[in-house]
Amino acid sequence: MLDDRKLAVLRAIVEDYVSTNEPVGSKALAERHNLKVSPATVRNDMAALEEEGYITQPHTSAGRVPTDKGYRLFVDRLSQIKPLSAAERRAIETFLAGAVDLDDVVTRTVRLLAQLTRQVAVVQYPTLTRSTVRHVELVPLNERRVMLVLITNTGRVEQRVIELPEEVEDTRIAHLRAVLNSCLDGCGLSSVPELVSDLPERLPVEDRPAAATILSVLLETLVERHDEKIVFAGAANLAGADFSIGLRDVLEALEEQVVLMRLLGETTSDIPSALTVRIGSENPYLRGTSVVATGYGSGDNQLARLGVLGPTRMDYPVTMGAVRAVARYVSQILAAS
Amino acid sequence: MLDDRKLAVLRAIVEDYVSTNEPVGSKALAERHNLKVSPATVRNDMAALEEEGYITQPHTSAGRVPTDKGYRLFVDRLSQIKPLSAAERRAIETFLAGAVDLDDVVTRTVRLLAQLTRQVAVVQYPTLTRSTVRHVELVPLNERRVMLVLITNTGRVEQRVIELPEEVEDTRIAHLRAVLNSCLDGCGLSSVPELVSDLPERLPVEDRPAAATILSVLLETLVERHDEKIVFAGAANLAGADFSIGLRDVLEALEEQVVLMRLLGETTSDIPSALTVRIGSENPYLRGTSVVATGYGSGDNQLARLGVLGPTRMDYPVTMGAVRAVARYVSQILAAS
DNA sequence: TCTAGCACTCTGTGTTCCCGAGTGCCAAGT
DNA sequence: ACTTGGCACTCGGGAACACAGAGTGCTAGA
Repeated sequence: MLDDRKLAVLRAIVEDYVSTNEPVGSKALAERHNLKVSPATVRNDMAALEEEGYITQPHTSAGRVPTDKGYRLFVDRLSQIKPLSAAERRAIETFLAGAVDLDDVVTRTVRLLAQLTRQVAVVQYPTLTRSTVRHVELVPLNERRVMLVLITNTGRVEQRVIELPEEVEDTRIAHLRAVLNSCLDGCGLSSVPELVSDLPERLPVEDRPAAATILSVLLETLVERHDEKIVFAGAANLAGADFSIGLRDVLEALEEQVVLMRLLGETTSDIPSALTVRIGSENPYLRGTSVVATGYGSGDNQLARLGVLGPTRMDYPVTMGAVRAVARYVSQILAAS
Repeated sequence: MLDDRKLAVLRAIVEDYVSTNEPVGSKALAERHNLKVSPATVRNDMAALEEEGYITQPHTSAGRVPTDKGYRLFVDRLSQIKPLSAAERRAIETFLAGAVDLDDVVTRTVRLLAQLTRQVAVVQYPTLTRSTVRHVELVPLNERRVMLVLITNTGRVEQRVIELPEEVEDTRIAHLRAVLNSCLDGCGLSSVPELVSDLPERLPVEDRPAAATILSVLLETLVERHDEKIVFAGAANLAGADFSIGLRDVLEALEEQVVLMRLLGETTSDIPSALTVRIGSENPYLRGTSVVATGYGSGDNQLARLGVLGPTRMDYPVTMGAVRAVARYVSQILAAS
């Protein structure tokens, strides 16, 4: 049904439409891409493509515009991910290398991605679950309060002020800290609940109430922050773009952690580092936009996801190239630190 | 030159224009506000106001619109800050009280303010300079690396991974930590450089290289992060509003920490908790927008600034009320924790 | 199966026209 | 001296209209 030439026509339509933002007609198409056939032939192919739902015309006697289905076919079969230039790679490398801590890595990453793609970039903070405990610190603030600080191997630091049920001497706190560290050091966060479950029993009975309080906060910290924090950058890039839905809706979605989370979504492939592309209506939470996302993290240790959000009419090959490259570099940086 | 009635006319123009977003004419004015005079009289007053530069007309034979100068007079002399309703106050209180740590306080504050004012809210993280040291922690990661964690009384936590010039035993690190804490605990951050200046001399000579490295990072942390971090929320509220400048410019400015910082600006008054209002062209960095800002923090301990940014045509009394109220509540919360 | 030609259908643009809101000014009234 | 009603004037914005241009679908011929 769709022979090679028809596919070539579809590809040409997508490319032209993306670059010009105007419905593309048969004549211009036959000229710009050297298809070796006449506009009339192209028209016939277009009619077939429209019949199949890959393209549509805004009104009778305007050019054709790709549908979501058309973009989908383009992404899946008609395009190749476009690698970044050497200059861009160098720029990424030096920019990310300058980061001083995890916050800084994430901030730089999201800005970089926004600038590179000229879209809105979205980065999820590395998930705690897959990280390991590097250190647990208990800092006595006064007789009844301690601050719990949890440091992970990704450089992430979580802190909570804990109100104790009774006064506890500093030396006992120190002891508890030592126990906690010997118990948890280097362990995956997901195994923490299990590891601490019988811990109170191994302590002197008088320490147990305080220990229980501290442990409950520790566990709470793990689940609460799990997957939660997401940042974005490049909202200014939305100013020019036109969405089928309102700009307001997009901006609102960006400020809703939950929606943002859903947009980045789960891996659709078995390979977590594969690129996920959701186009227009395929996207359940914000129709009219496209999302290109991927997991990042080194090898089997996938930490979180990042990606970009833009209008359906985006340059998919370039965007996919940028997302993939940034994910790789940030994975490297995190693995090294 | 400007008698009471002319001022009343100006006030009426501002109020009407803010609520309708349409140039206001003499007839509508005389009707809606019971000025007890005829449209013709109002017209005369308007001519005078225009002469003085308080209002202007977009084109001949359209209504009048306030100029920046007109808004300025309105804010300074013709309006009163509008307090929040009891329900709003309760909502603020419960919403802010739920915060678990400093990050959370700031995030909640900025969202709250955005929602309350239906503008873009901007909050600067509490400045380190005025805070005091609650605890310094040194966590050995391996023989050559330690993590420095600095905890302040505002609940802020700064961490850095430090590469040591030579291997240092854990016990020596522990000793250094003890020294640091006894030296710095409870001291203002601004006095830290002074306090640690002679510290290496009081250590065994073999510890000095490591100590010097650690101290230099500590000092760097203090200056680098000083005043730097600013967050915003409510960008979606920009979607409807029309600025004299491009929406894109505004969004870009919001993502530039430096510009944002300048926008929040310094206190213009001797009283740091006073409200600062910058209207349109008064605003050096982003003309066409207005900023309502104030310092927050308890009493003499001003920590940072917060405020909102919106179009020149905003409801100043309501906005000012919301900014002031939120600043007070967040100050309370921070003082309590 | 492709191509050329042709009639047809739209959109977008430019033009004209007109209505109405609003003004400025003047002369009369208080 | 200020206020008011009246009046002519200006200008923006919307409706009606025509028109050019781009693009299409269809049909007949290579």
